Amino acid sequence: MARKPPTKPRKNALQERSRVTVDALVEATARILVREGFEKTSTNRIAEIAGVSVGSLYQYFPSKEALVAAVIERHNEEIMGIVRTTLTEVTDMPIEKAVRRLVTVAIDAHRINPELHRVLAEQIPRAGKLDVEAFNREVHAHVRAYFNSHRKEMRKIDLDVATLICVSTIEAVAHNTVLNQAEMLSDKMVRTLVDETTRMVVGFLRPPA
Amino acid sequence: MARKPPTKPRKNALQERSRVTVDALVEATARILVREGFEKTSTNRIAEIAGVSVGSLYQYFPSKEALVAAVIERHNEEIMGIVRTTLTEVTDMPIEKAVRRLVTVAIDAHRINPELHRVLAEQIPRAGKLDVEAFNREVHAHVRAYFNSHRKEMRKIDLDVATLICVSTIEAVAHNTVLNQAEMLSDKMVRTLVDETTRMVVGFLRPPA
DNA sequence: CTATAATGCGAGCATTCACTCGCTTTTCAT
DNA sequence: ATGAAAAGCGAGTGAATGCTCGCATTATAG
Repeated sequence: MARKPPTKPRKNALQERSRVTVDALVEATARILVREGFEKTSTNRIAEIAGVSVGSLYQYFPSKEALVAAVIERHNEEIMGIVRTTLTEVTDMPIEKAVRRLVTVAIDAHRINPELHRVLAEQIPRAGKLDVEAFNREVHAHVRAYFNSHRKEMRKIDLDVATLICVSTIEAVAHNTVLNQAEMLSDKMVRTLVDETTRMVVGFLRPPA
Repeated sequence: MARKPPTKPRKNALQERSRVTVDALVEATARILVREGFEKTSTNRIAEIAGVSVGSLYQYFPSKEALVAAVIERHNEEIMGIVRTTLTEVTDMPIEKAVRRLVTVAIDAHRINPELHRVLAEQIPRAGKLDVEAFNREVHAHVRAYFNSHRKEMRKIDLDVATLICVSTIEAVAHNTVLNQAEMLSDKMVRTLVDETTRMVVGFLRPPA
């Protein structure tokens, strides 16, 4: 049953209860990151909260960073799932509807777990940099493709510049709305923000009247 | 000569060479943050690079955070200086010119010390949070005031929403341009970005043609 | 039932790091 | 010149933390 030397199972080998252990560890890491901050997130504490020993932790994760990376990946997948779905739904919609939908989704995505998102946003530059860059590239590629296939509705403009500006804008508005304005977010306020952001982006892309 | 009990001079008392020491410490902190990252920034290392002993460090800075905060403050002051000046210059300009100027300045400000800016952007949420919030509030207040006094050039729109969206947008474009697109920044590219961003923001604020 | 592998354990090691304390050197008013 | 205060020094301390290693427990196969 062992196709490898007995020592060094380290990190793979998920058959049954180990799955549970791994999940508990990732979940515990996320919880501690949110509730106690990055500084307090020690491997011993993670193991404690996960109800697992440090030794077991190190059987599946070669380092503390690996754990944080796993949390990042999980969170990113969650968001990317939504974004991907939306971008597909939107393919055949006219610009106005598509942009409105994307702005809404961006805000929703940021609202999934704002605290975790904030902590990760702080820590990502250190760990998981690659994941996030891949994430960004995927979003840019999708949006660029959408713009390309809807060129006729748009004025003449460099697609890369348009993509950079639009993605930056939507991301920033969502980010600032959810993270800075805390919960001063009445539904009405959110609707206004969506309306206005959509108006700005669409007005930017459309040919001048 | 001592207006305080002999012990606990800690942090004030700058008469002559101590100024040099303090400056050297702040400068060293900034350099290490940029060149070796936050993790490697230990008080011992800071003292070493500053050419000063750890003991002296703790005479002027009660903690490591105090040093990082000093760096943040210095950097923020540098940027706020530029932004404040620009916002005054711009007071009587029409929207189009004012926005173009602000976009340009935002990018310039991000280019002052991009590496330091990046590291601080990562670490700021932990330390110096207050400084940065004050910074943001000041910018928002200035922009809002400008919008208010130029209402006639604008369509009817909630000033707070307009301010949030515009500031977020300009900041994000500047940030992504300088930090993500690295030095793929030809002057021409920058000019295009400034043009297009200006166009978007102005189109957003102006009454529909 | 027994042997073997997979999983789990947690005390402890090694290291790093913020910070202290007792002392020396420099400055300067008198 | 002198003495006291200001400035500077840096080995040392104590706590935190990432990670290892030898052993214990559980699951599975024959």
